[in-house]
Amino acid sequence: MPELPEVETIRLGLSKKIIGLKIKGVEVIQPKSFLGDSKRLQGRKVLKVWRRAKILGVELTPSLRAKRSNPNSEIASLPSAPRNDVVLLFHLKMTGQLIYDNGKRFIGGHPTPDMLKALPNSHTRVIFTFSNGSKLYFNDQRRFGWVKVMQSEELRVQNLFGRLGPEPLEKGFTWQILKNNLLRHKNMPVKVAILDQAVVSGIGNIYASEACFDAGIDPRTKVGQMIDEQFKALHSGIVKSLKAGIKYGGATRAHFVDAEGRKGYFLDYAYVYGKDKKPCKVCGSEIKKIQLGGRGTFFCPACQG
DNA sequence: TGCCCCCTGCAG
DNA sequence: CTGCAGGGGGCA
Repeated sequence: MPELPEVETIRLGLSKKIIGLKIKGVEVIQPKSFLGDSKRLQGRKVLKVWRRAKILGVELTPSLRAKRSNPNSEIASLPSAPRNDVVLLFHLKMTGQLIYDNGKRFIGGHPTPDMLKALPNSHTRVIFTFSNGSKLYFNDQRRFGWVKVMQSEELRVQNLFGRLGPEPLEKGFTWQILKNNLLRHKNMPVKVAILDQAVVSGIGNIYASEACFDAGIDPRTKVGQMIDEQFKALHSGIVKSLKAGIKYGGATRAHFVDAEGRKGYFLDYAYVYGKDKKPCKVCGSEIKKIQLGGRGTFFCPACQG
């Protein structure tokens, strides 16, 4: 599902629900979806839910007892042995879902067909149970996504985030940085280039088309041919589209639901994605769909010249 | 820098 | 049946 706004939508929802809860058990239904040792999560409390690019992190309390597997090791004998901290990571890839269920999912809302779907279902890969009896379901039809248990030290060593470009909604993301990073791909169509997570992190196929539309740039434009005005417009288009995505609760094409199982409505707002053959909301011309870098790309030939 | 692949399921 | 789907790693 999930591009930055969808993952952020889940993060916002999950933060409200699971912070302070203690993990009682983890049921791994699909071992391929789970990396690391699920037993290490037992008894830990949720401290924080964060996001980097399209990765969601759940920070957990350190274990009180130090590792005892090797009591004679140098580390174990140190007075301040590294705390056995653990972080739970999620990547939802194309069809992942993270749905929290405390038995009250439908209260106060209008249940959608998705919400009414019983959990667990045939796409449920992992189930987390908290000590208050509530559950968190990781569903993933295509099984591209993963759940991973890591220590922050492993995280550092593996440099999982080392190749990621700037967070587009944070202060350090300027049009000049966008330009510099994009210029590593002078020959690439700009829409394909902004999908490179090293250029800017969090953009996916929906928001790439939308950002180009907002900037008035033809998605086929080679990065090397762009002028500063266009880099500025694209920067603004990226920020604007992503913020709109969060505002509308994410984009639901087929699978995306938030932490409570609700769809997102960004695609009602969207100008071009999925609007193939429909009139442009701005000028009335017909929206076109083409393939770029192997992926569907939508644009208005009149507005994006 | 462009393919193929990981998978499942739905629309045409 | 074929093609396509919010991602991205690995390979020539």
